[in-house]
Amino acid sequence: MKVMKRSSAPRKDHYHHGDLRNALVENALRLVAERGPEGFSLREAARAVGVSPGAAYRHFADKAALLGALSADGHARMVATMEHALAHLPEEPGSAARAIASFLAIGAAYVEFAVAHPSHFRVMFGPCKPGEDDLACLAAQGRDTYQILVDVLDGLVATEVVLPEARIGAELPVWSHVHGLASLLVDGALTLSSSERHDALRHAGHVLLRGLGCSPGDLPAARPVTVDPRQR
Amino acid sequence: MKVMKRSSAPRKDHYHHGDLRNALVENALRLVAERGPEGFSLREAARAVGVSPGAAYRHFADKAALLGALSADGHARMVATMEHALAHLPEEPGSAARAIASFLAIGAAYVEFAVAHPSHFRVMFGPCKPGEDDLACLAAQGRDTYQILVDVLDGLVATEVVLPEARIGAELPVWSHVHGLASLLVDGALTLSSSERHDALRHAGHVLLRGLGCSPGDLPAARPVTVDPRQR
DNA sequence: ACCGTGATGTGAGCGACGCATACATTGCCA
DNA sequence: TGGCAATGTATGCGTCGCTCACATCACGGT
Repeated sequence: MKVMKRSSAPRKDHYHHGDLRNALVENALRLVAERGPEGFSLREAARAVGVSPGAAYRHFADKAALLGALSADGHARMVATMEHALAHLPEEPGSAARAIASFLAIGAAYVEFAVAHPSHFRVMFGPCKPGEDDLACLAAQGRDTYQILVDVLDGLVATEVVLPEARIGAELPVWSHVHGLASLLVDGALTLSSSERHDALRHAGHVLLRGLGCSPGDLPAARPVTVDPRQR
Repeated sequence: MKVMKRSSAPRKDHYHHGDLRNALVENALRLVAERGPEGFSLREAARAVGVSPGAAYRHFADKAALLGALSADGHARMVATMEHALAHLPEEPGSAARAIASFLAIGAAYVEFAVAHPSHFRVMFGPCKPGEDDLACLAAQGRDTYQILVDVLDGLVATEVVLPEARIGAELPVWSHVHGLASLLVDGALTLSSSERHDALRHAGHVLLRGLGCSPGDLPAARPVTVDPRQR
């Protein structure tokens, strides 16, 4: 009664998967990207890996924990995108110009990441009901991208693009703006073409820098974008 | 076999409810506020009204349609909040000061509404998969609040707080910022006390107005807010 | 006054879901 | 080599969204 193996094609060679946790995250990533975070089901992810639904609960306390892993992965990818953007800046003449370019680049990276991976973005920033101990983990997730923003703003002060007194509390308006634009685009309240996004980000960067005390002469040209909400 | 009525207390006097649609919306509103948009179920709403689950489908094509009704209701409440804020502005000396106060007031109304009704806000701006014909309806939802923003910005130009050339495309950065702050607060990525929100909004309004070319002398004092993301 | 027709609500049911439990299989280490 | 902890399976419970056949009611035309 042991020789009933050898049945159909996709025979399981190992009872144990070997790396089920990563396989689940990987497939969940794909499924969430396809069906969105709402339509995603833990059972389907397990099915995709060819494993019983219950097996997933050996690696994740519940569905929220799996999504939490996706969120962490997303934040990691986002900092990578932003750092890549910073590392591949076109050469700029002065250090002030470079600081401004960095400022614009990380903002663009933020919303382009959101537009390119909307479901992932929603999982990262969607409602989180962490189970007490994941709080530290969750807090750590946003820290890296936030630190990049802090550094870039410090760079604007160091190159004397903005004054030290204007620097205080500058993170919040900048982050809010970029996150708001990303959210509106991801949730479909607003639709912008790629070039419109580019213009909107440059214009907004212009406005924010001027608001932080940067003199207009230092700023790149920016074309404003006029929109209607939910236009079709 | 007709006299088996008169049983327990909540005896149904009418087979037909009379105004089931509104009753469903009303209870759904309450349930969404309690359990959040994710944990909300159409069945529970029907149960709350004391009606069979299938009855709801006589009035809403599916769960998304019910949430769509909630969304419309939310947008109506939001414009009411904003208009109320505009109508109850403290008296300001000059028309310019009043225009600036209006600008700050609608921003504050936007995020305070979001903070006060986070679930409702999520339903309003969450992912929408409208069924083709609801598109016009959906487009109309945001229009009123957007029009208020347009009028307030026009007011800033009329009172010469901002120059006409800076007015072009000013809606997007302003809306983005205010929506971003609201989203971060609602989704728990950021936690601010009531007074911190007040300061943050004033400071951000300051930055935006300066970015739009308003001279600093015209601006109210604004205390910046420094934060850490997901702090505990 | 009546009846039929359309609107509205009921009840049962289908498939899928999240999650819990008992059991089977395996790698690993003493 | 034997036993144990880790890992995966099978099964089941309660709920959900949604559908369908049927019951009940309101109302208007004759």
